[in-house]
Amino acid sequence: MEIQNKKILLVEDDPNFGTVLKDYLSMNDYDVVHAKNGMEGFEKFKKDNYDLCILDVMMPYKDGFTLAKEIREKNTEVPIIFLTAKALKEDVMKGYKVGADDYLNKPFDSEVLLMKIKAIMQRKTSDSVADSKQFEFVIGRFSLNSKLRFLTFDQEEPNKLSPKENELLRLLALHENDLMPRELALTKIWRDDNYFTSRSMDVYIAKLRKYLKPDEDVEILN
Amino acid sequence: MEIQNKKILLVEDDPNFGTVLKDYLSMNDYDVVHAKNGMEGFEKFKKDNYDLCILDVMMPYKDGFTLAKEIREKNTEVPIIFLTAKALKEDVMKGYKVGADDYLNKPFDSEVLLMKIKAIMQRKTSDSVADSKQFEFVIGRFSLNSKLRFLTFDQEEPNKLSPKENELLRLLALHENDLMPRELALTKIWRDDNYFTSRSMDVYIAKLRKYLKPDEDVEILN
DNA sequence: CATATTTGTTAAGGTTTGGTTAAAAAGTTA
DNA sequence: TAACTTTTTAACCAAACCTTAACAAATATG
Repeated sequence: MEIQNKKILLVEDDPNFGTVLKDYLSMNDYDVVHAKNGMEGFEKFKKDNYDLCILDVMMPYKDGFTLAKEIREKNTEVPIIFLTAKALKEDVMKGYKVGADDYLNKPFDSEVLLMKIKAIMQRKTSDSVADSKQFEFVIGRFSLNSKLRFLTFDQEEPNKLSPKENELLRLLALHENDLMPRELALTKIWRDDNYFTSRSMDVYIAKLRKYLKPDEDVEILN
Repeated sequence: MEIQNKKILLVEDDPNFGTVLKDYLSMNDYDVVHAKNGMEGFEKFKKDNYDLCILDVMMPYKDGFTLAKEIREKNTEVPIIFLTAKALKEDVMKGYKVGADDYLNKPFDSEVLLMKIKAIMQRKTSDSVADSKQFEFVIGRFSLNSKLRFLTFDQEEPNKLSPKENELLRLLALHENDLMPRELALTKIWRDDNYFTSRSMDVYIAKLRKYLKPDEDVEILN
């Protein structure tokens, strides 16, 4: 069973450190968006819904506190973690006043950060009713709810898809009227690309075609 | 309007430090109960409801982590802050695994502690305000009072649920007509996701289904 | 055109997962 | 401590799922 990855907004002006941190978090199954400064950070924040913000405090133009304040005006719920080199008491206080959830001094241990993130995420039920946009698709006269794994034709009884069927159809729907390279689909869903997984995918394509047969305007082409 | 002071359980074996800290917190309008060791701490915890626990890590007989684990078994919600002289990475990790909300190294600034407490309390109250409305559920012809752990069918005698049964049914009711991913339920209620907790949950699902059988319009689907 | 390669389809396994029941273990209460 | 409740562990079974194999059809290649 698959769960949507948590989205993290990382705002860090140091390109090296930022990239490394982003990669590290990505490796641990978070979707990370990296902004290089406060302005960019706020723009990105407005454009999407995040489960967590990690903000560097000392940045040019717009520091982390100011950014946090702006974020809080938009959203009083999203957890915020500050990163900072200086450990001045006033700063820590300022951070908590702005509504920080945690405060880390650089250099810090990456595993510790990971634990903190986990702790915070768990706290927040974070069932922020993630955008149904990501889960609902319309495919011709069908509609797919890839969360419930329901495929509905017109107003009929929904078909319950198996996890693999669902994932594959979702991936295809995401690229509707577009080409989805075989290898890409394989590595995305099967996490491997060899003769057998490839055949297995063909089997699923066949299954999906069977499901979709009622509407002859919908086709999965090679 | 009168507001009840927040109750803090402070477990600290150093009598001097403990007393000073207790007085400081009391001065700031918290009701503080001071336990001198882990055993006493757990006894006091069971006898009352606290809004926050502050635990020293290094204590004779029973250290802060062990105590935290026991507390978590009783109560998965109450925030925990660890105090410790050593800042070993493994310890910090251990703390967060047990479900810590924060971690402070001695010596620390008392104002900073105060800010952290405020931040944590704020988080919790905003969460639990939403929660408090959600003790009563209607599930088909049943009604669940998850505070009293009563499950009532029509006007019959209520069934008293066990704590786990109650938590699980409440979580499911909260997501009525929606999907509750297995892993999420497990980490929420069992705080762990492995083979055995998973099987244990299945057992509870079975129990709940048995309770809910009288109304055939109510179902727990996989 | 003949043959190799890829793709489509179906059915037969083997594995994994989930439902259920019962018993053991742990925790509670009197 | 004994009686009782709650939770975990174990075992068994059934259903769902995924892979594999086998063969047919289509497409590519020499």
